[in-house]
Amino acid sequence: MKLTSKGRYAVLALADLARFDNINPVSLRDISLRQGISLDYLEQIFSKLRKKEIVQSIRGTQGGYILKKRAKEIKLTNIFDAVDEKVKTVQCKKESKKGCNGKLTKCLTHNLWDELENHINNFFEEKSLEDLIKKDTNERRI
Amino acid sequence: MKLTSKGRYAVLALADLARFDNINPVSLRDISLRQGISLDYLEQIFSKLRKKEIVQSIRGTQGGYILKKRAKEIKLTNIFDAVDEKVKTVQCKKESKKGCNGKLTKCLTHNLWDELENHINNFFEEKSLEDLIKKDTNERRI
DNA sequence: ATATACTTGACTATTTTAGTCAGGTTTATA
DNA sequence: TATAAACCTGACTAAAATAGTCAAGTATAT
Repeated sequence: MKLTSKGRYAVLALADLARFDNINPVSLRDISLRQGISLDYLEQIFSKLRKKEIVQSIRGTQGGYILKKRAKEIKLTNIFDAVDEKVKTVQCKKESKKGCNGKLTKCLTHNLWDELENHINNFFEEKSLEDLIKKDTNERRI
Repeated sequence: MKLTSKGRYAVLALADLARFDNINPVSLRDISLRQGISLDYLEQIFSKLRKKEIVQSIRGTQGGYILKKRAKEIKLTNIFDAVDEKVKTVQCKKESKKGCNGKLTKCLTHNLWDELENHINNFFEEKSLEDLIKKDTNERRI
């Protein structure tokens, strides 16, 4: 069970973006340099974030990206959703025949996976981008 | 972010095992048939479970497996640990150079992933095999 | 004009997953 | 003691997912 780096990068890049957001648009080039993420990969990720209206692009020289909503309103769940990072524990939903239909034991673990999925999703729904930045500020080193 | 089927199968198979455990050893063949998991794959999984002393094998005709501890004492975390299903969110721990060392923004998400990891692990540490079976009994259909 | 920066889609090497396969060993029971 | 049921182990592999790269643009501030 692991997070893919696409999801991790998305959160990381947005956190970076959120810190500079008030001043100017942030270029992907800068994020790429600061966070060590390939520019091409960032473009893929931001394309998705833009489609889901999490960020807004500003073209041309001195262009870049800004947040489209306030950091407080961007939950981690929105970010993961945008880049197709899904929390997926059960498989039996799609396979209708081999699934847990009628089988007691399978249904029993099915409940467990659902519960786990909710548990994780709750975590993501509670946390906003702002929470991340706040936390960081508290811990900032000089 | 997803669970691998090795982890899912391990839990499923143990739940199956736990229900028949009091009477006789349960053969992998039976579990394989009941749960639709390949026998060869089950053997791989049970080999690991045995090494971690979660189950005990009984050889020979009419042999099979029994739980080595009480269902109450087997937590999901033990099971996942046995089959190498790890909850892994952060990557920066092993890469010492590209990691979050000195970088504020990385450290900030690092905290997040740690928090998430704990959140999930807590869930696994709370649930025991017994919880699963109990739940099932409550929902048993006639 | 032109450099900077976004935009898109196709492509690919690597890794992980989810098993299979082959060839054992052990032991209850007839 | 023969034998079949059941465990045991390690090597192998096809398929899928991941983590990007590459190429060829378009838009716009200066």
